[in-house]
Amino acid sequence: MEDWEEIFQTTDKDGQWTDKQKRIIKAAIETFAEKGFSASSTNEIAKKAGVAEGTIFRHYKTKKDLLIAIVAPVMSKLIAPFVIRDLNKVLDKKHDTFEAFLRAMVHNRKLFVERNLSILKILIQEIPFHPELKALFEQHVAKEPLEKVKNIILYFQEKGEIVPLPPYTVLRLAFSAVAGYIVTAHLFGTNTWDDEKEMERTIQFILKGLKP
Amino acid sequence: MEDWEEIFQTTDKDGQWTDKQKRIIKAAIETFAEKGFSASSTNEIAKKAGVAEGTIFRHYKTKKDLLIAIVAPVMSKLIAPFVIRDLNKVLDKKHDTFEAFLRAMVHNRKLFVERNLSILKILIQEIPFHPELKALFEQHVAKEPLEKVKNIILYFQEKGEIVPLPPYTVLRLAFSAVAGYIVTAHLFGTNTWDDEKEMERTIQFILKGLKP
Amino acid sequence: MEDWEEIFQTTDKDGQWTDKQKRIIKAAIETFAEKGFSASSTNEIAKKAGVAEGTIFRHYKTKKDLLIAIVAPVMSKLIAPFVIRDLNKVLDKKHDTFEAFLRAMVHNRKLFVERNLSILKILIQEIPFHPELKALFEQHVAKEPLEKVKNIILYFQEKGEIVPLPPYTVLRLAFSAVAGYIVTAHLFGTNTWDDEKEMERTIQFILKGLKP
Amino acid sequence: MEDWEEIFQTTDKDGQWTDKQKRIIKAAIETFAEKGFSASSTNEIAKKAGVAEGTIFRHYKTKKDLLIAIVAPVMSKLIAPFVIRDLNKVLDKKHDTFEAFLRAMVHNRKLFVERNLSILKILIQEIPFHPELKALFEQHVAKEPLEKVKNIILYFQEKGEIVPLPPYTVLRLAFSAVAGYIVTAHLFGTNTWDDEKEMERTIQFILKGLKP
DNA sequence: TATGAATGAGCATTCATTCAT
DNA sequence: TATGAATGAATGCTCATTCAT
Repeated sequence: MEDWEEIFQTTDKDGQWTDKQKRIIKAAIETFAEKGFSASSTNEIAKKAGVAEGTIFRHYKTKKDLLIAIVAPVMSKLIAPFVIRDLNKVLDKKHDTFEAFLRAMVHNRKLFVERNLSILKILIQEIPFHPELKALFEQHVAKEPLEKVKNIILYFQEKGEIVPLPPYTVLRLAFSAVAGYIVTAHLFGTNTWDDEKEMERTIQFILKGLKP
Repeated sequence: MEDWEEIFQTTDKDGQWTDKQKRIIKAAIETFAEKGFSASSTNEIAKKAGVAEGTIFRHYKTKKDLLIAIVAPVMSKLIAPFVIRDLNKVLDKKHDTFEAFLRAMVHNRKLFVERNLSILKILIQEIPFHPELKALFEQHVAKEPLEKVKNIILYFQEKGEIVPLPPYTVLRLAFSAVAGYIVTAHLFGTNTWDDEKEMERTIQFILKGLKP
Repeated sequence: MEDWEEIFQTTDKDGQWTDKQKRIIKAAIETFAEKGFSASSTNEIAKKAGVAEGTIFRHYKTKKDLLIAIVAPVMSKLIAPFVIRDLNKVLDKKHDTFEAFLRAMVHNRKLFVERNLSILKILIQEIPFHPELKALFEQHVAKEPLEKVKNIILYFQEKGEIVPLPPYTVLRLAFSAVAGYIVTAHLFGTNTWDDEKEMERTIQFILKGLKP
Repeated sequence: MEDWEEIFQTTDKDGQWTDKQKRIIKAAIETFAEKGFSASSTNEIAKKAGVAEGTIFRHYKTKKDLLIAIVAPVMSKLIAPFVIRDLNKVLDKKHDTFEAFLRAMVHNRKLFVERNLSILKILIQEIPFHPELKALFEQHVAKEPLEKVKNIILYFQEKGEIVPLPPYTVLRLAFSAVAGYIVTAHLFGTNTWDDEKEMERTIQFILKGLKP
């Protein structure tokens, strides 16, 4: 089950989500993920949600607003582990190693991907075509968090745990390997895929590759 | 300049491409890349190509046929370096090192990506939504070439040059790093990006990470 | 005035026919009758009906659905006089003669044709090209009613009023004469056509031709 | 085999029909008969005929011209038996009875229908929608021949063989019965239809019905 | 004479959006 | 607030016809 399914199960009487709104969001996520934003019709979404077509436009002025309403919350959560608290946690526990940090990250982000698969699919698909989404992404993901990760990497480089390359290069190399692992897990991860081992191999690869 | 631009510049009198066909393909590539397949209208493509809308449908029975006509040739070339000749070249030159092989690959594939950027964008965007494209991909890319790469990796593992992990795992790790490098180069590669150095760092990262 | 004009004049608030629906049906009947189904454009029908083109497709999923919606009700009424009640009426009144029965039929069916002229034109024109219409016709017209007519003819044959030919042959001969009368009346019935006399002559012709 | 098939088999070198023309006519007849004029595309006809689309328009300026070229010759032959020669033949042989005349007519016209089925289908379908066809029909069929038939009927009425109704009424009654016979033969004439007997019954019905 | 590429108006149908109820 | 009928512009696609070759 994905995050949004859980969120929408909790019927909050006084909350901001009415039952119909939930069903619209649910239907839109499913449809956008399956056919892409452009190829999804509001008519189809309305039918799947069991509401009138007009109801969608009462809550979201345009079809694109609906897309943004779906994608924006995930954007914020994309960088959740890099908010100040977590950063400090890492930096404070001076005994933490880069390996421990990497393991935590991989585990955490993999869980996040699994729990937000549909919306992430939509996000990745639609970002190139909607400047609004790109702006949101840069604002939420690319600014602050990147700076924080840079500091973490610098911290471990000072500790001599990883190779003294430019921090963004280190980030790119590590991120590529992790992303490749997660994507592969989702594309071919049905059979003959030993997830535990593959994750371990990926971590070892990064550690070796970044050893000073 | 991209490959297809070069291809379409050669005005071949008796060739299979008429002038109008070329202009249609060119306009379609540009439009699909810019807005995505679904959001591109045949009307717009026709106008951009300077032909009547009916002319598009004389050459390509449906809009999807046009997409496939654009994407299919790139699919074949995706795996070009893995055809038998190249494979043998590598395996025959027994003195070749894994490093040499890796360098050749990175250079070759980066060139390919640069020279087919628009169509690759379209391909990646549209594959999830068109079973025909997925089928073409599996047929051209996923079957034979994968087997060949596996053999190359086994060859270098036997030579003791790289770590004895499962060949597909090695492939994944190396491919992720290279893909990450190419994507980053294209997303942020305008300023403050020293391409030569970043490529070198990526190769060193893979070599270190895969050292036995 | 034709039946459908009367039907659509009654503005039923809670009925199933909205004002726009009526106007669409009316416009479609006129257009189909005048130019044939294939040569009628939905654009023209929409304009004649004073609605947007999209409105037609809200009520009738396809152009063919519109045709069927027009033609189907007439199909049911085609065989109205042969439903069980009427059949029994004839058979019960043992004193009824074949002549009385024939007169009733001719009068009744001529009225029906006159009151459904446009739609019958459409029906006859389009039946050869639409399997759906043919199926409807066989289902509503060709099955039960034919059997009932057969029984009526058998009844009069047993009474010795008409020649003992196979019932379907008797039906064919009588039907041809009546149909020929009605068609002629409508094709040339403007001037020099004494309808009363021609009907009488047709009836006498059938009676004489079928005398035992 | 139908008349036009025979006509087009004779490859006349110096005749007015080239091979391509024949194939166009053949393809058009088949297509028009199957789908109706409006629903037939010149593209489909060209393909079926194995010629280029342009070739059709070299021979027939418009699609409608092609229709007329097909239908017109049949129109002339529709009234063949009523040309002066035949008329005189009947009137001269004073010993001829109305029955002999009727039999000759039924046989002759049935053969004609059988040998021109496709084109007659097209003619009947399209006459209501093309004033040109209606004009041709009135010119060829409705004028002279009708007058001649009237004279023949008057002749037999004077001989006292048939009832002294208005000649056109007599024609209508006889024609309806014959037409009904021919149509029924073609619609249901596959099984349980004894053609010889039904023809005889029809003739007897007419003779009895028209007896003075 | 025959071709078939090219046309652009026209086609049935779908679309996101509006608005009276 | 929610509806769903209505809209008309836009869609992918087909059409009869033209014309350079």
